[in-house]
Amino acid sequence: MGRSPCCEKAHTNKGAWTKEEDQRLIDHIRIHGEGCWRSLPKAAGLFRCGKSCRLRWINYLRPDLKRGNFTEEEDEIIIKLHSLLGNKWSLIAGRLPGRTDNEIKNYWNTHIKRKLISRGIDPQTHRPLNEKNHHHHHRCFHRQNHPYSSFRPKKIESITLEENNCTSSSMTTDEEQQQKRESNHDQDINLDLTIGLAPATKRESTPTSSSNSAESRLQQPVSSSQLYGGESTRPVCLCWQFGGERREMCRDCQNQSLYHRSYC
DNA sequence: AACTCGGTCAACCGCTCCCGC
DNA sequence: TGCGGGAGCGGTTGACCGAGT
Repeated sequence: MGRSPCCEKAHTNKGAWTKEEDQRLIDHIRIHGEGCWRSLPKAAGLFRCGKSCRLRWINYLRPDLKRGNFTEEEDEIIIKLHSLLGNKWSLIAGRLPGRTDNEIKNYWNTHIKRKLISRGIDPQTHRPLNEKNHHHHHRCFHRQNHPYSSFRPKKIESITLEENNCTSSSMTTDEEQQQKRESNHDQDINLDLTIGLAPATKRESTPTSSSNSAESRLQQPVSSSQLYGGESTRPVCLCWQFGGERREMCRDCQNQSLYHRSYC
């Protein structure tokens, strides 16, 4: 048994892309749009795996990509979001228009980790490095217990995460709150992360270049299955509000009265 | 000039999720 | 309801490059 391979490995190129391959891919997507990655290589005359084409397009060729160094503000946003979401690079990327998950992941591993360590903060837990008494419950969305990774409830209804006022049942003491404030020190970004109910929508059923833009991804409802591993029963929308730029709910959530149940 | 080493980042791999049949 | 295939995601790899010796 076993899965069929995603492509005919014997006849596919690997490694760095050539300019000609890039151009073929760009031309093809310009005409036909994104999607059908499996069949795209053949249609575009590329000897590449579909996955490779997709990655090349998303991480390098997409016209809406922002190249260049990360700003200080972007750094802080990434740190904040990572403290909430853990290594959910695609979700973090969704909050940074023009940046890709791969780019952010690399940037995290090469720059931000060191930056946090130099601040005396553990990049995984976002707690002070010298802290001896490690609780298994720390930040609301620390990797070990945030709902996007190992903690996968069968079903969620509606979630509100307010970083500045975390209502974690395990984050109860003044001491812990104080530690949390210290670990945030100069980060005064207002980061309210809200997960609410949204009407069921098909996940990127008709992918287009616009539907994959970072901004549209933010507006796009994220199903709970995407977040929790496929066992939940209702789609969930992520409304992210922070930095004073996006205080409004998305259209889907505005249509829902079910909202704001404290979580974490 | 040659070599080593560490940092960076594009690309690959393997797994999971979701949808359609 | 179960299965297979397509797509997406996160972790890892390895080529490349510049700084240091």
